[in-house]
Amino acid sequence: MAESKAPDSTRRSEKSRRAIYAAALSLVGEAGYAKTTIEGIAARAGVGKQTIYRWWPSKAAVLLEAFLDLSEQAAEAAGGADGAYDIPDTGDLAADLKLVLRATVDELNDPTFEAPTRALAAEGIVDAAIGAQYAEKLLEPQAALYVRRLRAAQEAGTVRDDIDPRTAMELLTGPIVHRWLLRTLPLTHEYADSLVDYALNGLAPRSSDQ
Amino acid sequence: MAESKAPDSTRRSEKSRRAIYAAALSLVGEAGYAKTTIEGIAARAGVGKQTIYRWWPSKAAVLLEAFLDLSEQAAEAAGGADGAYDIPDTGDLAADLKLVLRATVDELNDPTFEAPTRALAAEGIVDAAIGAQYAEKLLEPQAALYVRRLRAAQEAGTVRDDIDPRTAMELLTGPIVHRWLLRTLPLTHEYADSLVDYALNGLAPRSSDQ
DNA sequence: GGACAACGAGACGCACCGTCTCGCCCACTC
DNA sequence: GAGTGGGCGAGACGGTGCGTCTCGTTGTCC
Repeated sequence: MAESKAPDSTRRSEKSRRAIYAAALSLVGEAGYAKTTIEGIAARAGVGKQTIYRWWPSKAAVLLEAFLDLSEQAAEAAGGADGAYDIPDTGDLAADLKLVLRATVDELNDPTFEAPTRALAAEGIVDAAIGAQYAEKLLEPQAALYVRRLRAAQEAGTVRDDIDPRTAMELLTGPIVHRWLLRTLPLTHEYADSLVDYALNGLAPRSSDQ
Repeated sequence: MAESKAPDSTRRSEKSRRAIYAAALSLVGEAGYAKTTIEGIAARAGVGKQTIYRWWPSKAAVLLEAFLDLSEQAAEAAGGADGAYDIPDTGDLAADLKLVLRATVDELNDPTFEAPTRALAAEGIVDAAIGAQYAEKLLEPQAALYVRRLRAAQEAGTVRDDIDPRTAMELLTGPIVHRWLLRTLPLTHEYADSLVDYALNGLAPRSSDQ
């Protein structure tokens, strides 16, 4: 019962890998995910189909890696060595959150990222394996930043101690993702600002208001 | 330039339509959306392929209609004549919202609905036409119920007047949909309850707390 | 300089696509 | 109650991409 698998990754061609990433991203951008085929990626990359099938289990996996690679490069270019940004802490929690949520809105509205992000989200919804990787590699790092900033706010007394930071984060980002995915209403900076205000102050009237 | 289209809908076979709905739903449930083919649906429904292509533009459109039909039947069975439920108004907004959010959580966790709902959500993310119909036919009616209940709360003084009910609704449902789609953490009644508490009272401390 | 595994290229059988052509059947017309 | 027309079930058809499989070729390590 010998496994016929296990290609030797030390012999892997870096050049082909990069060509496949570039071909996958450009094809998805031009023709859409559904019309992008593995044959097409191989042809544009100047690569044999087997080279793709040897290293990736599915079209979605190729695009996921290509997109992760793109994100890394973008983060490095914009944010320094390893792209490990951080949510600023100016002491004004509302302002800090609005800043980062506005940036998220801008990113979701950026046409360069739109096609592959939508395709990956859709694939992740149906295919749990892809979804888990997507969440772990892309979402989790960002979530950690929110949790860190919210913990600091708790220590500073601007957020109640009995709040779970993880749930609080989802209160802020959930509605944005929701609106983006379902395209119900436009995704604007004003919307992001409202969410921060609503989440921090609550929907119910404050005694100090009256 | 005569259109070759426009089949006569008065001659349409009701029996075939219902058989196609049933076949589509059962196949998606058994084999998953990706492995479900139009050929397969036609075969199981005992129907010619052309009958499907005559009335629907895509596999997703078939499933969407089949699912809408299923939802209508379920709503009629459970909720009386036309399924036009309403969010209760006991005067206790938090309790009312928790009730309906818990029901939403249960529905999302129901395996019968899971496969087709995920498939349609995924298709809607990529295909704007499907997404728009999905939002209009399934999401919008539910959203209207929230908006109504929140307006009543504003008149009763339990929600601030300057709150946009639509955004407030998304503050509650967005995180739930987000967690369900991305499978990051389990979707429980406790989570739903927390969301209501966080959203109503806000993350920031209330002066009455100290 | 020989061995070996990944490589580019593409042939292969298969499944499904979307279109088409058949009779068959049933409702409507005269 | 015969004739007509359009939807119907069935399935043939060419096209396309799938995933697997050989081919030589290339480049690296011993």
